[in-house]
Amino acid sequence: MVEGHASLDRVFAALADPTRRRILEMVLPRELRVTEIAESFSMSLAAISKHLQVLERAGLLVRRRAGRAHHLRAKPEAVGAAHAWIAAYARGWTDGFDALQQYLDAQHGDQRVADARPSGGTKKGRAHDR
Amino acid sequence: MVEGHASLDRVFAALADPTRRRILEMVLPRELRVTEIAESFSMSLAAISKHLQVLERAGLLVRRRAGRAHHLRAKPEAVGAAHAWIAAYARGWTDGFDALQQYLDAQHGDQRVADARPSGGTKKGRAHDR
DNA sequence: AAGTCATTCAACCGTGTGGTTGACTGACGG
DNA sequence: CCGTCAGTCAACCACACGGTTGAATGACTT
Repeated sequence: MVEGHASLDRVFAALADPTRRRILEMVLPRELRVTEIAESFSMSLAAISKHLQVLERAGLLVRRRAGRAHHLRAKPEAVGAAHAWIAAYARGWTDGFDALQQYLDAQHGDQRVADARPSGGTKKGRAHDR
Repeated sequence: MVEGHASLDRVFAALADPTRRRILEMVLPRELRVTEIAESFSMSLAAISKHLQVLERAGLLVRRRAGRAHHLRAKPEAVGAAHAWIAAYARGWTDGFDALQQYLDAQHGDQRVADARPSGGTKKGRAHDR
């Protein structure tokens, strides 16, 4: 564990695509299969499949294979770190940027995100570079 | 006006790079010049310049030209939309995903993002796809 | 066993990204 | 004016991304 900000990178990158955000929104309330998801978009199944892989690698989705069907479920706790970063950053502006500093210090020393990510999940730590 | 979630795309994409996040963190407390920023990194000035452009296009930074020096200032309000999206998403999970739906409805009908971008710039609204 | 449904894989294409170097522009300092 | 300092621009490179199509895999149906 303590995986570094690579996870943060992957989550933000995953979130940077509107198709993927829509997928997440769809999948949040209830598990869906790949084709069910794909029906809402005007692109090939393969393209959706790739998006799902990106989301999965970012930890935002989990896949449950049931026979030939793949059921995708959101793992919203995975946004924890990203949410924490943004919150700390925004707070840094509201509160006079001490909050950010604290967040960063916490990140640096060991990890103790000032946010919520109840059910286990991606923690942080310190690696370097990309 | 009413430009769509492209801004959200750009903010998330900008945030997906550790170098850029570090730049934001540096620039939040106080205005810095390009070379001052670049000193903290082991890459060329030109590379930093590009990162700054990305951040600027995302609305996360503003540039104040003072003679030959460019002073960069953070515009943390620009994370508003991104923060709102994540918060709504996370709440959708905590609260039973009604919050997300409401957020999405609000976005859809017209726009009333809990964002702020006073000094004219990238607006929002509705376009489609990427 | 044959067929078909669900999904991924592989190859390919065009475009964007993150980085480099070297040339350019513009403002200061003599 | 001349040099130099601050920063961008342009060309280039390698690689990742978002999409396509067509073939491959695997699990149900008959």
